[in-house]
Parts: sequence; structure tokens; C-alpha cells
Amino acid sequence: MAKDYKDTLNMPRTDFPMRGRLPKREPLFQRKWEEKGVFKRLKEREAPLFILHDGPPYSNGHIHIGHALNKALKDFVVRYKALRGYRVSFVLGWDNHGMPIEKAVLDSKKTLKRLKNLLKEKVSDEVKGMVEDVVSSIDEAIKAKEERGFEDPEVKRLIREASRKYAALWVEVQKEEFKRLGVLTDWEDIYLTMDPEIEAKETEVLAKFTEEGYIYRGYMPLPWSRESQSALAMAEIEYYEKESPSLWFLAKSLDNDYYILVWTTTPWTLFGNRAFAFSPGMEYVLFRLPDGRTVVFSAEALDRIRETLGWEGEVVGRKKGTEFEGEKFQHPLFKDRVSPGILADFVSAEEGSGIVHIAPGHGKEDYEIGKVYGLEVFSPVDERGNFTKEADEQTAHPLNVVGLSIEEGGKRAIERLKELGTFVKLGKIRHSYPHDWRYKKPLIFRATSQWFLSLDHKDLRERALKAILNDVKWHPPESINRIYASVKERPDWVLSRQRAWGVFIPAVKCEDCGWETLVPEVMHRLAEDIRAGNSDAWLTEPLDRYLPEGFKCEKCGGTRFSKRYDILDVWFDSGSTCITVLKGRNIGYPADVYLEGWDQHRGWFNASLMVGMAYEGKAPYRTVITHGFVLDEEGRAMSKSLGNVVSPNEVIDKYGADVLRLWVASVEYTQDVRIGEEILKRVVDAYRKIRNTFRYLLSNLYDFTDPLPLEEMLPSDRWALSRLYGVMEEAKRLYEAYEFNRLYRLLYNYVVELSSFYFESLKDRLYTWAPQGRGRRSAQTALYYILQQLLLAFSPIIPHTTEEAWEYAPIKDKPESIALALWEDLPKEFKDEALERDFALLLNMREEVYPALEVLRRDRKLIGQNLDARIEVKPKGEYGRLLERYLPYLKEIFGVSQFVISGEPTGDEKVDGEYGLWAVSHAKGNKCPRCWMWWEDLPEGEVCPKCAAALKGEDHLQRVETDADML
RNA sequence: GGUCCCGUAGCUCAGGUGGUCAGAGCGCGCGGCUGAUAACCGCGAGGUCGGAGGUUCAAGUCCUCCCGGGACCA
Repeated sequence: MAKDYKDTLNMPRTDFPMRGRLPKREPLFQRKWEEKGVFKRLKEREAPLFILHDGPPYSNGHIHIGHALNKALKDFVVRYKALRGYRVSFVLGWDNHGMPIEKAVLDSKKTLKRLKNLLKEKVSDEVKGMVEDVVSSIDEAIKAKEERGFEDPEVKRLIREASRKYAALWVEVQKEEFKRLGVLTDWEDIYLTMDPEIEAKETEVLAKFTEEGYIYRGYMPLPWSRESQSALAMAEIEYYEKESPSLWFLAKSLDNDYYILVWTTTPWTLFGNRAFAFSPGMEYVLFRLPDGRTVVFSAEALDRIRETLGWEGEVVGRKKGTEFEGEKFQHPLFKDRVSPGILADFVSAEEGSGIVHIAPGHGKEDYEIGKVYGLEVFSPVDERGNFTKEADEQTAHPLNVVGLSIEEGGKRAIERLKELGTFVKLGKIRHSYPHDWRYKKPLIFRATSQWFLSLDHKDLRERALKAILNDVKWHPPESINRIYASVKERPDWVLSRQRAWGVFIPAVKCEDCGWETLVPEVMHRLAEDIRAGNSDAWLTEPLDRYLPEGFKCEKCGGTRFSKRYDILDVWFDSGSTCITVLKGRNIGYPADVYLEGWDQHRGWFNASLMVGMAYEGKAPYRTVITHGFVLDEEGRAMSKSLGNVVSPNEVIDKYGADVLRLWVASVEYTQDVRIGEEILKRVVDAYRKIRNTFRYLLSNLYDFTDPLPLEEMLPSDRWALSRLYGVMEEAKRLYEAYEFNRLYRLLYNYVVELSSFYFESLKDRLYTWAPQGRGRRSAQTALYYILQQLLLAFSPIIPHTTEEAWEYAPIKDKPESIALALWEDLPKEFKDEALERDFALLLNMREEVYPALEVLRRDRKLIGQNLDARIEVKPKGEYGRLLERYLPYLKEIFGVSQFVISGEPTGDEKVDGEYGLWAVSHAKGNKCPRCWMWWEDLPEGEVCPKCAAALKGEDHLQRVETDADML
């Protein structure tokens, strides 16, 4: 019988599915955004401009979870700014040049296998179509290189050709992956550092720096990768533990009758020895060995050296460090060479002997001190780490090491020491040593001629430091220390690389005297050819095309010149995008936001700052946001060897992009963040809750037409709007502050509150009251605003789900995508602080009685749902007045059938609380078969007065407000 | 080796200048509902705030050292 009444109720109804099926459905919305040109409209509208300049990921593989974190955060910012009405600029970029791609091309076997595997993966037909072309280009380049060698310009051109295609392939792959993440951008408006337009502009940037005197050519030792056959920038170095030789030897003084004791971990650098350094502040001992020889070393190291070398003997004299300056010593390897004693502050006695072998061609400190003493920068090692003829030619007693590796040469050096009788001891030492970041192989220090950008020219460094402190906002604030230190300490920028795949430094070499120079005119002319589409022009065109009329060598007046083929450091490529892209494309300068991982303090943020300051005179960004790295569930870095790598593509395929994005929003990204199965499971739970909330809102608005004016709404609905107002204000504040995890918690906790209290309390009114009565429409009005605001607030985080709900939402004149909607502030009238205070108290009271209801239910089995219950209360203090004021709504708020204020509350279970003396029991009378509420005077089986009115379509609210029983 | 950051319930996170600061949500356990139902509601149990010292009348909150993790630099 009761069942009949169900048809007379207004049950929620919606086609918005409970289950997201995100992996299937999200691509539909992505296609929609693209087809409707959503982003194109956002970037073209008439409004204040907001620029987020994208840091370019390297195009040589699939995206990893860190890329996903990065792009999701950027997308949050951009989507939020768009919602708030800005015209947004967000041009995705890729970094294409550089060793890793060139290496991939040269390492063809491995790469071809990788490309073959790519064909089996889930990539588009477009990508698959590109693979064949890449493969044949690589084949051609390799064949040419084997036949003609790397230095042949045509070989370089072919390598560049293959690299270009290989990079383009991965750009396409990553583009699809970012698309699948839900990034909102114009996919036809991207930038690649290998775009001819950008290469041309970059060449012009270099020309301008040359004109302004920032660029110089220097000869000095730099970390050199034998594998890359290139000098490395600081950003390309990593430190690992390495085992090195620990060599002790003697050098004979030519002025006194003693030897000095020297220690080194790089025996091969002895070929480049040019001096011995002593500490000016240290005392040295003269130590008599049993064999009669006297050896000099640091007094501080006396005990350690005795122990390490097992030396018996006695101190027979002392000398100050300063006394050794200018003393002549025999070169460690060659009798016919002399190495002077010099003084250097960096000499310590913590390791070794307090006397340091100086090779200005093989160490930075050695070079610096060598400059002071006018020592030769001697570096007889070629790009592969093999000795050159200079190693032998420097002496009449050569060791014949030409062509030998530094390891073999080092052995010969030790043999020579033994021949000379100056060998003391050879051991091993483990220490932290610089390695090539790509190959993980130890580096050597080798002096070469390179092009540098001076950081102190025109006070560049000082100006940059000032800008860091005064003009840029750093989020989180601690990152200011990192960027400041990295700018303050960095050495001059080594711009040149001896490779093929990059933007050329079009230096010109005088064939008569060997002088190399940069000619701005050449660079400008070359830029024109590149801009016209020939990135390889420097290789393919004759130099005459670029040299100015009548150009002569400034050193010797010579007129015959050749081209040099060094390329620019890739950090210059990406560092100059603030000019080549932001200015080159007339987007605007500076950008509002740069947002990258905190490793970019010494990378992209640093490089961009240098280029921007030198070129434009101000920092390229107003705000810099940094995020941490993604670790596994145990907080360990991800690595293939640990097998703990979480791939964003797999997460998206399994749970959907919105779940991955919700995870991004849920974590404190300014620190390192964790991801793993359990963490994702929690996020999935949260996602379901949010999705169901949207669904419930939609389902109760299926017949909604117009909002009710605020003054006609019921107190609890006005309270709901007041709460909504506060939450949304806070949400906007948190978006502005980039505090997404707080935002996530704010919104999520709000959703939980809605579901457990407000929605629950509304059920009777929504389901059983007259459909068009004021009570139900008042509730729907609140739900309407909640839905609209909640969708807007969540849309930057979970754009697919909110887009889907948006399509179902009964919002008048809504734009066709939520991404095109405006998130405007709610009317201030919604805010009602007095009402919120009242409800806060009422909710506290609810918490106070609920445990008693639980006892009735669980222990005493007297009731099932709360609607079976009756609450009687004797309020304490002023709370009586509060309850009286809301009397008609208390049943709804407490979710029970009967609520009585009484001087003597009676019931089966009592609670003496802060707000009152409560008594709860089973409700009296009979249960209305329609609304399931209990009524004291209701005849059994009959419908209650409220339902009777509703069935006749009558709005009984007026009576409700005067008669509590009517609710 | 140096510098910096992090370490609060199983998970993700709150806890300005030291004094109800031991919290939230989820998860978990127990119960209800079956008119949001592969949903929804209620109640409850979980933490010596990484460890050890110290400063203080009083310390997740300040200092030192140690352990674990991460980053940066040499």
C-alpha cells in the first residue's frame, strides 16, 4: 500500500551518470574544447592579459609524472585566470636541441629499437606515420658519418636533419599526452626551440649581446665529458661516489737539499703540472727519513702522514709556507722542466700533504691561481681524453703518451716516478666526483677555447640579484634563497658546445692568424636565412654570403676566413624564450608566471633571468612558482632500477586525468610529493564523493526554473547561501595564492558538510512538499547556486567532470563550455553572519544529542533511522531563545520527526550537555505512509496534513511558519 | 664534504610571534537506511607530534645533536 505514495514524491532524477568512466569519456570533452576553439576564444577576448610562460620539456621520450604535475599546476592557474575573466596566454613549448637527441640519433641501433616499440604503444596514427621518416633519416645520417666523419658539414647537416625529425616525433607524442591530461591550450600555437623563427631570433639575441660586449672568448679548463666530447655547463654535472687513485710522490727542490711531498688523485694531470702550491698561513716541517732524505710537508698533517705512509723519522726543521714562494722544484715527470713554488689560500692540510700539485689546464682553482702567477694553461689532452703531442713535446724526456688515454698516461706517469725514485705510495680513495649527468661517467677538466657570456659586464649579476629581491614574487618564499645563491655563485656562462644539433654560434676564423671572432653583421644576415626556413644555412651557404664588404681580421688584417661550427648551450635556447617567444611573438614581457620544479633555480629560471636582464633590462617574470619532485609512496625517488616508477599515462588509463589532477591538487606541491596505489585510492574515493555531490545537485534541480528572491527563502537555505558565499570567497583567495591543496581541502570538506548535513536535512522538503511550493523552491534555489559555484570552483582542477556536469546543469544562458564561463562574485547580500552564528550553535547541539540517538539505535534497538526519533530538550541559558526562534525548522535541522522544547524532557536516553538537557525516544503516534514522519495525532494509515496539502499541490509554508507541527 | 628543506593518526593535510594544538577529511571498526543505492547517514577506535638532550613556569611550536628522506652546491 505504502508503495503507492512513492509515485507522488519528487524523487531526484538525472541522466548524469554516477560512474565517471573517465578513461573513456574524458577524450570526448577534450575533443569538444578543441573543436569549439575554447582556448582560442579565451586568448583572443578583450580583457586584461595574463601570461603563463611554459618552460619547455625536452622532446626525447614520453612524459613522466613530474611533467604531469607541472602541467596540471599550470593548467589550474590558467583555467582559473580564464574563469576570472582574463585574456590568457599559455603557449606550450618544447626544448629540442642538445646532446641527448643528437646522441640518440648517433646511437642508432638502440634508437631504432625504441622507435619500433613506439609503434606498438598507444600512440596516434599520426605519430606512427612519422616513425618511418625518422628511421630513414637516422640511417642516412649514420651512413654518412661513417663514410665522411663528424666534422664534415654535410654530415652535420644530416645529423641535424635526423635530430629535427626525431625531436618533432617526440613533440607530437608529448603533445598527445598533455592533451590527454586535459591541458587547455591552443594546440596549433606552440613553440619549439628548433622553430626557424625562434632560432633566428635567438641568433639575433646573441648578436645583440655581442654588440653590447657581453660575449668573450676564453681559454680555460672546464668540466669536459669524454662521452659527449663537449664542455659541460654546471647544470649538466652531477656528483657521484667514485674510486680514484691516491698517489703520493716527491718533487726535488732545486734550491735546497730536500724534497716536497705531494698528493694527487689524478696522476694523469701531472703532465700539465706547472707549479706547487703552499698555504701562506701554514707551517711546514722538514722530516728526515731513515734513508737520509729530507721531505717537506704540512706540520698539521704530521701524524696523519706518518701513519698513512708508515714513515719513521724525525722533524729536523720548520719553514713557513710563505718561504716557499719562488723556490724552484723539479717537474714531477720531466728533469728538464722546473715548477715553481707558489702560494694559494685554498691549500689545506685536511687531505694530502699541504702541498698541492698545480695544473692550470686541468682545474678551476689551478687556473685561477695560475692566472695570478702567469702560469701556462697547459692541457695536452684531446676531446676524447687522449694525450696530444704537446704532452711529449714539452720535454726532451717524453713518456710517449700521444694517443694514450688519460688512464694509461697516468700509469706511465707513475712508472716515471718510480724510475726517478720519487714514487712514495699508490692507494685508492672513494670520494664524490663530478660526472656527466647524461652518461653518468666521470668528467675530466680540460682547457679549451670557448665562448662565454660575462655575468659582470654592465653589472648584469648585480642587476639580476636586485631584481630577484625587489621585482619578483617567489612562491614559496624560501625559493628566493635558492635563486639568489645560484645567481650569485654561478661562473660566467659557457655558451659554446662542440656538437652538431643546436643553434650555431657563427664565429669566423681568420685563416692567417687563427683569430676567432663574432661579427654581428654576420649573425644578422644569417638570422635572415634561418628565418626564411634554412636552419642549416651556416652549413650550407658560403661564408661570403654573410661577411660584410671588405671585412678584415682585426688582429692581422687578413682577408681569408672560415666558418666555425660550435653551437649554443641548450640553456641559452630555453633561457632566451622570454625574448624569442614572449617578445618575438608580441605576447608581452614580462610574463606573469613561470612555474617549474625547483631544480630550475639553477636551470631555466636562472638562464631566463640572465637573458632577460641583459636583453630587456628587467626580469622575465613577475611571479615564480616552484614545485617539488614526485617520489614514490615510501618517499623515495623514482627510478627504473627500483621499479617504483609511476607513469602518468598509466594512471590516466586506469583512473582518468581528473583523478590524477585531483591528486595534484591534494598534495603540498611546494615540497616533494608522493604518489602510489594507496594515495591514488584515497583520491579516487574523494573523486567519487565529489562526483556524487554534483549528481545529487543536478538530480534535485531537474525541474528547476527560476531562483527565488533571497527574502522569500527559508532560514536554512539562506544559511546555505551564506556558507556558500564564504567558501567561495576563500576558494578564490586560495586560487590567487596558488595554494591548491588548501583549496582542495576547503572544497572537499565543504562537499562533505553539504552531503552529511544540508542535503540530508533537505530531503523531506525536496521529496514530499508541493513541487512548486515555496519550501521546495527555496531549497532548490540554494542548490542551484551551490551547483553553479561548486562546478566553477572545481573546474580548473577537474575540468572534464565539471564540463560533463555543466552540460546537464539547468543554468540559463550558459556558455557552451564551463571553461568559457565567468566566475563572478556572489551578491554580498548572501552573507549573513548572524545566521551563520546561529546555525553553528544549532549544529553543535545536533552533535550533542546524536550520540544519544545512536544508543537508541545500536544498543537498545528502539529506532532505525533518525526519522523514527523524538527529541525533547530543556535548553540551558540563552539557548532557549535560539531554539524558539528556529522552532518550525528544528525537526528538519535535527532530522527527526518530533522536536519538543520542554521544562521536563522525558525519554529513554538522556544527555546532560552544554546546550541543554536532552531526552530522546521513539517518536509518538503514527507514521505517515507518504513522508515517513511520525505524527502524534495522526490516525493509523492516513497521510499527514503536510502530505495532504502537498498532494493537493498546496503551498503550506505560511502555516508551517506559525505552526511547528506542519513541517 | 658544505648548504637548505622535510619527517604531526594507515593516507593526504591543518596546527601566525611557545601556554585547551593534539585537529580535519578519507580509510578502518561498529550500526542504520534501502525514496542519492556499485549511493546515503550516524557513532567509535587510532598519534609518547622521527629520536635524544637542552632553554623555559610552559615546546609539534625555540636551540643542539642523532636517524630517515629529498634537493641544491662543491
